Amino acid sequence: MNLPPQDDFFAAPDAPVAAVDATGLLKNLNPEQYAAVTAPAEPCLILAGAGSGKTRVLTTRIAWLMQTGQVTPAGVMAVTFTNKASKEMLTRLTAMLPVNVRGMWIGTFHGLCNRFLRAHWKLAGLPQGFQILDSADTVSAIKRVIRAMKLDEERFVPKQVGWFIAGAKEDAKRPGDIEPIDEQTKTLIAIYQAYEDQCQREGVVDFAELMLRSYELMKGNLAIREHYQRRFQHLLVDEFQDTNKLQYAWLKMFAPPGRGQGVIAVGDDDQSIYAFRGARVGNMADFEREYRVKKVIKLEQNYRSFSNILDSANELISRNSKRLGKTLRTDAGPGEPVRVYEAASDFAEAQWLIEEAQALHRQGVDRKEIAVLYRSNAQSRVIESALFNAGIPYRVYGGLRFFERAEVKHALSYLRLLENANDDTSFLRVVNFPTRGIGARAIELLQDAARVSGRSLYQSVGAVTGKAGSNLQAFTQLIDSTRNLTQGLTLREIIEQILEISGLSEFYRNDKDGADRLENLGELINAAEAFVTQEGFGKDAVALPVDELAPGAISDGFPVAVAPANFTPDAETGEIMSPLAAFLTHASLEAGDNQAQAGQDAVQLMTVHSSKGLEFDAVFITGLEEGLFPHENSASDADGLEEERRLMYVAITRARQRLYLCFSQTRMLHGQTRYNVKSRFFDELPESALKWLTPPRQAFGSGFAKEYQSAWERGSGLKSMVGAGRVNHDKAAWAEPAVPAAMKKKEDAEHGGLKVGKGVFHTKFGEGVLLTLEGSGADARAQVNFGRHGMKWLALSVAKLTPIDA
DNA sequence: AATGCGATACTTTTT
DNA sequence: GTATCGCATT
Repeated sequence: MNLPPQDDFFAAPDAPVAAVDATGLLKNLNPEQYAAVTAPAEPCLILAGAGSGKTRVLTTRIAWLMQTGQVTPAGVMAVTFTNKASKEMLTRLTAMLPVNVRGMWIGTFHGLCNRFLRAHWKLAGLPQGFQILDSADTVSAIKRVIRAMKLDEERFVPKQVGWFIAGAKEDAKRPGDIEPIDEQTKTLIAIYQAYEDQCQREGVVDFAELMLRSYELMKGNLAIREHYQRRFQHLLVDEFQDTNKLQYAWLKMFAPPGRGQGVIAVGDDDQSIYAFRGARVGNMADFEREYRVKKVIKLEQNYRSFSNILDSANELISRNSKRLGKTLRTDAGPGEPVRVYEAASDFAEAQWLIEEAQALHRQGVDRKEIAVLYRSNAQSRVIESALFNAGIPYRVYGGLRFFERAEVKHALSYLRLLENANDDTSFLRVVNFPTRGIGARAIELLQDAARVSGRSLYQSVGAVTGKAGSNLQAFTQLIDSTRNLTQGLTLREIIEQILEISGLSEFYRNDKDGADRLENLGELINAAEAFVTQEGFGKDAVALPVDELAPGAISDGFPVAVAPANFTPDAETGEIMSPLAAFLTHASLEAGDNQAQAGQDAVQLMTVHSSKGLEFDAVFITGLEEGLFPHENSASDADGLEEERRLMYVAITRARQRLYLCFSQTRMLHGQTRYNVKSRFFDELPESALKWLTPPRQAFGSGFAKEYQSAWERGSGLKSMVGAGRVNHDKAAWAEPAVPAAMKKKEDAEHGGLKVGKGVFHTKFGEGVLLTLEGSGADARAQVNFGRHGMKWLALSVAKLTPIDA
């Protein structure tokens, strides 16, 4: 079995292996980076610290390999987790080396799986035009299964069943491979089986299925396996600490240990923050062992932050026990201290940080270079409203992405039905949207008919009689006629047609709040247009002849052919997709931007998780309180706490010049005020790198304003960043602890100097916050939040509680 | 078929 | 506090 004649399609690398670095690729690399870039073609583990030039190393490595003739573009596979990362890699690579990007396997795990399955759809047991379910689609598909099985949705919550199924798939387990240990599991397995049947019937796959199908095909087919193992001489995996069990197993199919390929795993165990979704940091150690890695390269030189910031990160993460071991260093000097601020309330915290941010902005820091990080999304509300009231532009990461918007999903569902009418998920989404007289009853009848015959809803429409039946038939006719009508049209025209014919555009035109949605539909057309251009589905594009492949060669999606606008996919090889099918795939695999008002100079708000991989001049880490960060759900077990610490490590290392840590005495959470203790992480940071803007462990008093003012002036050391600034403080915002009226009464209660809402000290539990005082005399009891020691009820006649802060 | 009400939960998230 | 969801009413 031979490789396809690659050289016809790609310029052969011209430089001999021994060529000197003519284009200066290796210039300005530090010794470790240099070692990583020029490492021999064998397994290699790179421990890449935050800000150590990891992406540069990866891309330079690929460029170097090609420039020195060690590999052709077709021989490289580079895997990332996010589309953003793979795009970044491609952009940087093409900037270094003029290379035909099309033949390279650079992409996300799921993107590459998709590519693989498109080429081998038949062997993988999939229909040629299979479509991909996003997580919302997956949950609703599971919900349909549970309903069809007449199971209790309270007991089998679709979302949780989804986790079960995804978890099983990530363990490479099919329904038959799972031990039916109890009744519950037995039913879950039955749901899994029914869901799988349903997906197969509808010709759809979920994200986990993309991985598992590819893995199974590789595992079960020697010819395919050998072909790809021979083809890819060099594999590079980014963010290796985030890989799950299946992804690692998948990788081993493409490059098994001992096969002699160059496999480079790049990761940072200290930045592993996705254990909750199946990531196994342990894969790094397993890789080192299983691939007999001779030398682990550590990238510890940091090019991002000053040493006060780095020292804080290092000191904090040194408390973790399970580490591969790595310490970041910098030549940048100490820089400014890490500033710590204690606020009376979440409101005051927000108020303070926007004033600080404004001061930074006045001193010339771009707003987009200021990030506000928080542990959980709920925390963004207060900050957002403070920013809004102050009229400061801001941008919140997270939330709905473009392709997840309802109107966009509706449009995509119509488009999917054009491709594959048996896609029941899409069918159900739009069969009665806009409404066309097909109610719940009609759908129920249709679903029964489909179930009995084992066919799709679309195929079962004829089985429903009466008015409901004719309405259903009108719908399928609408789909059929549009499919005929749009033959040979460009993607843009197809979308324009379906938006009108379906009545979607009409619906939103008549809806008084439909303007935004209409605009998004227009945006969808733009996205399609951009996609067509980018992918080269242009008018002049030519489908490369597939039959030119060497006889008996495995068609592996290489060469990737470019299809003209109205190209019909080849039924035999399947490696050429219609622009519509390709666009639908693109839409499922890449949910699009989730940031509002991109491009504007706005303060950046995001969770710590979504800040990973980003960097900013100034970073605020907010809500550093026990129970919040570290989060109470994670702090109980050692592994959970270590992950929280890594999360904090990630947060700290986002900052280039200025880092602020802040916390609040009180916070509104789940509709009630909580009294919090400062995060234990403060005890794990080097005292010398910190500057407390508020005196530690001291109550807010009248002398405080002055104290803070001078702290600000003293702290403005870096002239390049911030000169001597004067902050205009709204006293009311912080001078008074913001205790809600309802709490006021309680606060008046007093027992030997103890006050509700104030700090107390216990010899065993340490510092805490007094929440409630009840009873009197010998019965007097107090509820105290001791943070890491939890919430305690104490009998005052026994417990020694002393007030702190007086 | 659309609106409304009460019950419920609520860490982190990419593909 | 608020967003989402299922169910019931109009």
